[in-house]
Amino acid sequence: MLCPGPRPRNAAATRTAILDAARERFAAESYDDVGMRDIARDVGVDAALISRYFGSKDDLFLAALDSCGDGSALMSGEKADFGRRVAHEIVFEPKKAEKLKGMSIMLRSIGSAKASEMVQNTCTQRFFGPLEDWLAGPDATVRARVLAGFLMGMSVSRELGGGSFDLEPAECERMRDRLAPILQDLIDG
Amino acid sequence: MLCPGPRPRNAAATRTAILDAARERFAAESYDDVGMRDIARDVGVDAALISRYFGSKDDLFLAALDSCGDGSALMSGEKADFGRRVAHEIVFEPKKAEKLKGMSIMLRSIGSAKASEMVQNTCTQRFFGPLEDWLAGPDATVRARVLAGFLMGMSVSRELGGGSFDLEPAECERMRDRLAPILQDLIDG
DNA sequence: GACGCTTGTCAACAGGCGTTGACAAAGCCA
DNA sequence: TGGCTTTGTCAACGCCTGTTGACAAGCGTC
Repeated sequence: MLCPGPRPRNAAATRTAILDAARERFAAESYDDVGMRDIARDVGVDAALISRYFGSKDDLFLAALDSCGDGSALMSGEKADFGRRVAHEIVFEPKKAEKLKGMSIMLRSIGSAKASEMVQNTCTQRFFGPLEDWLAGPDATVRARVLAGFLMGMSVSRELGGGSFDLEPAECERMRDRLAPILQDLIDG
Repeated sequence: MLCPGPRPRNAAATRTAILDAARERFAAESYDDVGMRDIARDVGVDAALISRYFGSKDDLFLAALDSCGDGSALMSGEKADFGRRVAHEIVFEPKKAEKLKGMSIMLRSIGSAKASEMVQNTCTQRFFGPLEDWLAGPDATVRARVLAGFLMGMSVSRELGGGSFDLEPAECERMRDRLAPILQDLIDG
């Protein structure tokens, strides 16, 4: 919603507006495909202002990634219920993935040479690490990796298939019931 | 291995050399990060020649993707053995993934706006489709998607973790034995 | 040898990128 | 009112990209 006329002078509001726009953009397109001018247009501001507020594009990308929090939303709730919950919410209702926006950003840009290092570091610190701690037990590291890989793989698979699985409800339930114990087994160790 | 002096005049050899170099590059870097001049330097040729032989960068990318064949290498061998074989080879010995170079190329560039459509089409036709036919049985479509997603997710997870799982042999075996029946269950329907 | 086709090189173009520094306008304070 | 800082805009820079057309050299054929 761009309003005509000059933008009101409010540095704090403008800064967070830029950050919000960047988060949305980077979750939808790769680091390389997102231009400073694109984000600026979303906010209704000149691209030069972004450089002034955030420094470089890298800094803005990191700030956007940071603003998504860690993966703790994924690990909230009952551990015993995890398999079923994740199988349902993440795999078959990706629209609820708002809480996983950070994962979307990482997945979008993991292929980009300019962003991959930032993505790797962030992923290790805020996703793999907490997940590993949460899982605990034997082989926690590799179980965390496999679990995270599964979630990301479903996301990629959905993307490659054209945006959704297009499942009928009955099919969805069958698949959920099949996947839930698999995931739960990885949780329980 | 670049030799000094002018390149011998051999159109066919030069063409396949370009195609080979492109395949390697696109398997290691994203569409956006691979430049025509990079590939040209690998071959020891001028970038303009690539345009002449293959048309546009898109055409070269598609040719590289095409030259990888379909996923039939993945689906060769005994079906009853699939779970254990894949769990071992793909998940824990990624160096053997030569036969899955096409998958690497797709994964690298799925995030790029310029390449995503080409990747999606190729993936559906040469990976999801054959896999679905091979699996057959009830819910074949979604089983194929989940299975493919799992394989890709392991690849992404390895990438994000810094290139390898760094597992000890014993750990590797435990994980293989745990994953094999999961994969096999998706195969058998 | 001279022609003509093929194979490869070179320089340049147009377009896009992130970033910078100069400038304008708004608001605050004396 | 006159200055000063903050907030935002604008034009431009240097760099890199894919692609093009002109040019050079190799090679077979007459």
